[in-house]
Amino acid sequence: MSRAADHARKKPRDSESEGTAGRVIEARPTRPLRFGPLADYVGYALRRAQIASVAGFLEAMQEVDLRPTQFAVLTLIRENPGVRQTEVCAALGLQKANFVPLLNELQRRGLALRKAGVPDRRSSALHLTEHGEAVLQRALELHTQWEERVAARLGVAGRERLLELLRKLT
Amino acid sequence: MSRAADHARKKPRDSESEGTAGRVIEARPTRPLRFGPLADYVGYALRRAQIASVAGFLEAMQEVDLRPTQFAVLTLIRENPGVRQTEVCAALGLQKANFVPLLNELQRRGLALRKAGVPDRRSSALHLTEHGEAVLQRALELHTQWEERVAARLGVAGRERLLELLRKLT
DNA sequence: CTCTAACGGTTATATATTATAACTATCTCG
DNA sequence: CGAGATAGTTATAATATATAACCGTTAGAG
Repeated sequence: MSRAADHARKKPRDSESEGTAGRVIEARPTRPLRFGPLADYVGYALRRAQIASVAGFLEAMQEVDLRPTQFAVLTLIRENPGVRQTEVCAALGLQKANFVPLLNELQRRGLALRKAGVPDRRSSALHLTEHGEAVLQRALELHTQWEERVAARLGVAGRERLLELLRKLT
Repeated sequence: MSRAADHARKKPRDSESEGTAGRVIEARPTRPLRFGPLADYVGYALRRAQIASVAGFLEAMQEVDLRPTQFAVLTLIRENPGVRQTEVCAALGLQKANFVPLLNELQRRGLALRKAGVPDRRSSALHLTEHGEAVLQRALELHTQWEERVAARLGVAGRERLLELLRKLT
């Protein structure tokens, strides 16, 4: 779907994607900038931490190729076999409309499936396939390893405290 | 631009946007679901906290109508008058291409402006307008009030500890 | 028992955010 | 001077999130 390749009008002269300014996730100013009060704002710190966290997650999960939301959905289905889509959406704060393509993808990959709702034929009961169970099992292992690296940085107590504080914000 | 109104084929029979499933930001399951290991994952807790944080930010900042990134950019410009766009981008982890419309908007609203770069005429030196200074001043007050509410929830020490832990993740 | 309102899931679409490539004008340095 | 790098811009893609309306089904009031 890469239309970018279509209009390659001249030669690739711009190698910035690897340069100083491109691909920057964490702050990497060319000269140190003053952050002023921003440096002490919880919201800002949260944002940066979350970006770093997602990046770490994706790296850790490369092998199983799961995005955070997919991972959460699979986990929730495993923990609650037969759940309805609406329930998963409500639990994770997803829009039911957006959940459809997400679940389609999981189904296409043979990880989860919709079973006919009984007795309510409107609803579908969600289950993991055997393959889904296996992949999620591996994903959980990888994720645990990652959490351990986090704990190594924060200390086990620090990690617990962080969880506690974050939950208070929600 | 609301094309949705164009294809109003029948009558609005669906009032779900206000119902149980719609507009859900935080988890609100119809029946309690088991979250399994998800409940103890830093990444997941971060995600939820960040969503709540942005929501709180937007609410607190209604009066000045600033999004988190706009607020950060204005703050950074105030603290470093004359900075170049690239520097702000690097500091905040923004893409220079995405920064253009963002800054255009701030300029359109008369909050910030690009001055000719001296001596490098490629670059633009960013400054706040007087109006920008005033608006940011008010924004900082509102933001401080919000941080105080956060501190009330977490305790002052808790808030400090949270900041410290979050920075370790970045 | 029937009719109506609500629900579960789907589709289509809108909007916001972030990412990538390539372009112009300008600057730097051998 | 000329080649390559840089600052900013444009155009576009990919992703994430939000809203409205639809269908088939269900439940509950009367």
